[in-house]
Parts: sequence; structure tokens; C-alpha cells
Amino acid sequence: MDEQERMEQGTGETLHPDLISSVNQDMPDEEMLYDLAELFRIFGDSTRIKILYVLFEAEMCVCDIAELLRMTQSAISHQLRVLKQSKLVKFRREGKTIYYSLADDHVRTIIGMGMEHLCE
Amino acid sequence: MDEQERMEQGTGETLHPDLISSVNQDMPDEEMLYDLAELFRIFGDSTRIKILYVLFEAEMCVCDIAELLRMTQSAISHQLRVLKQSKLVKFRREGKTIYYSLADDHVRTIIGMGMEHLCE
DNA sequence: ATAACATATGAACAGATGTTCAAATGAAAG
DNA sequence: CTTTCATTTGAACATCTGTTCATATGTTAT
Repeated sequence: MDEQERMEQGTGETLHPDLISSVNQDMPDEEMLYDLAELFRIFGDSTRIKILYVLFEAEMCVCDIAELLRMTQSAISHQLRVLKQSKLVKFRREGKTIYYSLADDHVRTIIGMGMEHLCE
Repeated sequence: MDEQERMEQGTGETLHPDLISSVNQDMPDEEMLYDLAELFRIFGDSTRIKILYVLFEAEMCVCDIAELLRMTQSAISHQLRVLKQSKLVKFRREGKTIYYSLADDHVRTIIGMGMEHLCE
């Protein structure tokens, strides 16, 4: 076993102690990574993805979305609540009906990235 | 109910029928949207996000990652399996140890997009 | 006021998900 | 072969998640 091998395999405690302490310093704080995961978790449900996709094209009221996706209005409303809390959609009231739309262009970009990854 | 009522759209049928049929035609097929959601679901867990983040910096073996994240090697292995199946990480064997690394640059881009959305 | 309608909400349930634990591979060394 | 080490795997468990159902809120019209 030569010197290089010895460096790589370490002595017993850890396999690559230098690498570990080096990477440890560059890690963003716990909370940010948690928030990041939480953001992606929102996109990680096909009902929500469909809602966002549908809102790509136009603002829409709850019952429109419900019919488009052939789901109950309640289910859609629950998911819109999640999307609202994550600031991914916004809404405006017009009489009895409430129109939802995408909050900003990041949604488009993020979903676009996902599409690109799939089409390979 | 009579015919006149039916024609007048007051029957509770739909709020915006034209919009619905228009958007309906532009919808990608069900399966693609499902796959898209599934891709994002992978990013939607903080353990997996941390693993990916750590692999930004260097290829690493399972026990390194486990120590960096202060988690059991088993938990890490289970998650690496998920990431492997989604083609987000790749690996190579070198003796007893297995080195994992990012499969391609899409991972970086997608996570980057998420970061951008958060920092607003 | 009441009725009709669009949406929201809470509780409950089934199914999915992440971690742990114990045991099983698989590879190198003695 | 046996031991040791790095990793994988399966089952069990507790937690989380999405939908449904029934009910509540809020708005407009009668």
C-alpha cells in the first residue's frame, strides 16, 4: 500500500476526514435546505402540478379547474390553499367567484427545468 | 327543467365552458405531468436535498455522507437508492467503497432555480 | 329576510413516506 | 475459509399527505 492509498483510505475513524470537514464548512444552513425541500415538495404532487400547468394558460376560478381536472371542487380548493401559502399562486375576487393565477414567472421556469430533465 | 333554462347556462353546468375546452386541448398528457410531479417529489425531502447538495462539491461514499449529515448509513443508503432510480446520481465501485456523484448538471440547475425563488 | 351559488374548512380515513433495526450481500485481507 | 468493512435490503413503525364528506363562510339576487 503506497502513500496515496493510505491517504485515501484513512486510518480507521472516517474514510475521508479531510473531505468531510471541508464540505462541512461550505454547507448552507439547515433551515435554508429545509425550505428548499419544502418548495420542491409543493411541486411534487400531480394535482398541484396540473393546477399550475392549467394556470399557465389563463387565470381561472376553482370550479373551472375542478372540471378541467375532473376532481371535486373541495380537493382543488385544498390544494389551492397549499399553493397560496407557498406564494406560488395569487387570487382576486370578482363577486362570488375567485380567480386564481400564477404568482410569478419562477413557477414557469422551475417547471420548465423539470420538463427539460425529463426529455432526455 | 325545460329547454330554455338549459340554453341559458343558468343550470349549474359550467362557469366558463369555452375556456375549459380551449385549455383542455393544450394539456400535455397525464403521464408526463405525473412524471414531472414525481421528479419534483424526489427533491422534496430535506435528506435528499442535503445529499445532492453535498455531492455538488465532490463525489463521496455512503459513510462520508452519513457522517456529514449525522444520519445512519442505512437511511442514507435508502435515499441514495431513490436518487439512483431517478437518475439523479450515479456511482462507481472502488474496492469495498462505492462513490456517488451527481448524474448531470440538471440537478444543479433545478436546485439553483429553487434557491432563486426562495431569495426574494 | 331567504335562496342560490362559489368557495373554504375541519375531521376522518386510506395510502404513501422516511427512519430504524436486524440481517444479508459483496469485496478485500489475513 | 473466515473476518472485517462498506453497503444494501426488507420489515416494522410512526408520521405525513391527499381526498372525501359534511358543513360553514361569504356574495349576489330575489
